[in-house]
Amino acid sequence: MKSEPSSFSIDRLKAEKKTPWDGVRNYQARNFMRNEMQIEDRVLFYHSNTEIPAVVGLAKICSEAYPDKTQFDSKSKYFDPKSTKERPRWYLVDVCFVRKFAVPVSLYDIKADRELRKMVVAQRGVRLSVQPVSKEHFDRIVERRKSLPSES
DNA sequence: GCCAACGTTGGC
DNA sequence: GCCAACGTTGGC
Repeated sequence: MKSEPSSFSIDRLKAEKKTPWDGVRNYQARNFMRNEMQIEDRVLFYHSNTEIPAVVGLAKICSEAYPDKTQFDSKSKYFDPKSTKERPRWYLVDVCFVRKFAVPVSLYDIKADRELRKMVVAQRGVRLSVQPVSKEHFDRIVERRKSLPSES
């Protein structure tokens, strides 16, 4: 799951422990949250649009999907006048903090790795803010951190 | 800050 | 339902 640190960082998730992943206004990303995600699913937390784009830590899904309430709030920048409470358009899940990496796995690192470069996040032109990650890729990201001395 | 590559919107 | 125009994302 991608987030710009200027709008919501891993440090804020660490402090708040849990957050509704609101503001997603892309149908594909919504569908992943609404249709695919389950409680306890693990999440790679990624900082985008920053000096060094990178996976900066781990999180997990800690709610079922439910309507994003910002879509009903006319004062919110995520307000969607076409959405109704009877038929909400946007759904989200709650995301809970697990841990922050001592050293992030940068997009540069990912692209330099023969396997990791196949990840959706490394594909050209992909802007999707919620993406599927295979177990192999997930584990490989986590493994990379253990191999670094700074983690210990 | 640039701009390519997207997704969305809305006129027709 | 097409598609041009527009807005956004996000790496660089």
